[in-house]
Amino acid sequence: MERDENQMTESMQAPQTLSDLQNAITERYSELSKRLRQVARYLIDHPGDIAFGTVTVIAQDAGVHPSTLVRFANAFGYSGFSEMQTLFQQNLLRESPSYTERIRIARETLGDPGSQSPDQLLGEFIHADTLALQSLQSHIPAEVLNEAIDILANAEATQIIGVRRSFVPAAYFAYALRHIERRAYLIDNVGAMHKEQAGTIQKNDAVLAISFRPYASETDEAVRIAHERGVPIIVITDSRLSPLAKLASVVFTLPDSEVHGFRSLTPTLCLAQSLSIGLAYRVDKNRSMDGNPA
Amino acid sequence: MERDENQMTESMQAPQTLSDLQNAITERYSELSKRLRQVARYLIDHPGDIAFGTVTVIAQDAGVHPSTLVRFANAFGYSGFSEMQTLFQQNLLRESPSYTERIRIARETLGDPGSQSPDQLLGEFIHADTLALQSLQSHIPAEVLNEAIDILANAEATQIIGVRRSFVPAAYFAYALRHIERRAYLIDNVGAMHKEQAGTIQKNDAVLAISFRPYASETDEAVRIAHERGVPIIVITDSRLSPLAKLASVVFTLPDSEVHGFRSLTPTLCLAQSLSIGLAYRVDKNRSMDGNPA
DNA sequence: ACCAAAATGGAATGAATTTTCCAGAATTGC
DNA sequence: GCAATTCTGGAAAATTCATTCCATTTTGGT
Repeated sequence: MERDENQMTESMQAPQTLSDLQNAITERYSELSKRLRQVARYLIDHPGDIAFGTVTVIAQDAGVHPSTLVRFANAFGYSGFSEMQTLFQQNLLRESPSYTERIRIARETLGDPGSQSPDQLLGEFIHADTLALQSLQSHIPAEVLNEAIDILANAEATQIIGVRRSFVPAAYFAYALRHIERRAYLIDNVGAMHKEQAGTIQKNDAVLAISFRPYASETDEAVRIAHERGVPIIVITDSRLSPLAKLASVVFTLPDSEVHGFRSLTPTLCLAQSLSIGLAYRVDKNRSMDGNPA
Repeated sequence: MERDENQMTESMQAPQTLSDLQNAITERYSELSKRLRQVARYLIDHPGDIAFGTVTVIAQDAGVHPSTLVRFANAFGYSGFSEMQTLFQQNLLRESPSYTERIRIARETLGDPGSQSPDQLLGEFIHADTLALQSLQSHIPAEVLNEAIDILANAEATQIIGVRRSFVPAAYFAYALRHIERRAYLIDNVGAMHKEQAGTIQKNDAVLAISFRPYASETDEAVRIAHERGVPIIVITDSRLSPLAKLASVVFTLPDSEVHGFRSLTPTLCLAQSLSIGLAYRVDKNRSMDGNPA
C-alpha cells in the first residue's frame, strides 16, 4: 500500500464540512506536532468557541500562538484560519433558527439575478420556499399553536381579516375553516365596508388577523375594534414590533423570505393549514369527550 | 414619577443579554428615528443573522448605512456595534443544540395520524409542502413556463379565474400581477356575476384559469367563453385529463400532495410567484429593447 | 554530542473592518 | 415659512485582525 498519499500537506483538498474536518483531525492526530495536537484537541473539544472570536483570542484560549492556528489550517489544506473557521460558523447556523444567511449564500452561488430563465427562477423560488418552510418550525413555539387553537375552538365564529397580500392567506383560512365546518367570516372589504363588517364582531367570536409590512390601516382598525370589545385576537405578522402585536392575545411572527423582491406566502399558508387541521382534531376530541363518541 | 431616567442616551448602561436588549428595543422603538427603527426591526426579526457577518454585510441586508448600525449600538449604550454583536453570538451559542433534535423527532413521529399535537402537525405539513415543492420542479417543463410568460407578456390584460380552493392562488395572481403593473382582473364571482364578468373578456386579453378536482362549473364556463373568443388560455390544474386542459393554450399540471385530507396550495403559489416575476423580467427586457432603457 | 530538519513564537506587514467626523438633507418647533 | 436641531450617509481615520516572514528553539538521527 502506498502511504505517500496520506502525507497530505498542502496538496490535498480541504474538508468542506465540519464533520469531515473532525474526522480528518482524528485520523491525522497522531502524526501532528505537539502544538498542532494542542490545537486539534481544542478544535474537537470546543467547536462552539471557534465560530466567533478572532485568532488571537482563540489562540490564547487554546494556549498556543496565533500563527500556530494558521499553520494548522494550512496543514489541513485551507488557505488560512479564516477559511477553516467558516465551517464552524456554518455548522452553528445550520443548527440555529436563522436561515436568511443561507438564502444569501445560496443566492450568491446562484449567480446574477436579473437575466435568468423562468426555469431558473422557478428553481430559486422552490429553494427559497423550502428554506422558509424549514425555518418555520423553529419560529412557531408549540404553546402558541396550542393557545391559538384553544381560542379558535372556543369561539362561536371566527372573523378573518387580511387585505392585499394578506388577503390570500385570509381567503384560505376562510375556505379551510368552512371546510371543517366552523363558522368563518372573511372581512373582505367588499364595497369598502370593512368597518361595517368589523362591526359585526361579537363577544364570543375570535378574530384572526394577518398583516405584514406595510401594515394596512384596514386590518389595524378592525383589530382595534375587536380589542375594544374584548374579543380574543390571533395575529399573524412579521415582527414583534408590528402594530397588531400589542393588541393580540396570541402572536405568530413568521420569518419573511424574500426572493427577487417578492415575499413568500408559503409559511403563512402552511401555518394556516396546520391551525385548521389542528383545530379540526381538537374540536373532534372535545365532541367525543362530551359524551358524543361519533 | 421622574421620567428623565428614561431618556437614556449614553449615560445608562447597556443591556447585557439579548432578551434584555430586545425588550429595550421594543420599549424605545417609538422614539427612534426612521433609520434606527429600520435597524431595530432588523435586529428583532433576524437575530440569527447578526451574529456573524461584518457591519458592512449586515448593514446591506438591513438596508442601512454601516454607521447607522454603530449609532444604533451607541444609542443603546454600547461602545460600538461590535460590543452589541456579542450578545447575538452568545445567544446563538446557547440556543443551538435543540433545533435539529426537534426536526428529527417531528420527522420520526410522522405518519402516526390521529391524536397529534399541533406542533407535530405543523411539522408534517412542513414536510409535505417541502416534498411537494421538490417535485414541482420536475413537473414544470421550461418550455411551458416560457410559453405561458409569452402569452402573459403579449396580453393587454389578464383575466384570472379560480373559485373555492383555487380562489386563493387566483387572488394571489391578481395581487402579484398588479404589483408588477400588469392589468389583472379577478373573476371573483361577487354577486354571482361570474358570467357577466367573463363576458368582459376581450380578444387581446389572456385568461389564467386555476381548477382542481372537483372541477368547478364556474371556471369551466368562463374558460369556455374565452375559448370561443379565441383568447389564449393558461390553465393550472391537476391532470391533463382535466376538462379545462383541452381548451387551454398552455397547461400546467401540478402534483398534488395531500396530508390529512388537505391538499397543499404551496406548489401552485410557488408557480404563481415564478410566473409573475418571470413575466416582470420579460416585460422589462422587452421595454429596454424597444429603445426605452428605463 | 553534533548536525540537519522541523517546529515554534515574535514581530511586521498588509488587508479588512469598525468607528469617527463632517457636510448636506430632513425634520421639528416657533 | 424660517431657523435650529436632529438625522443621514459618504469618506477618511483608526483600530483590529489574519497572515507571512524570520530568527530561535526544539527534535530526531547518527
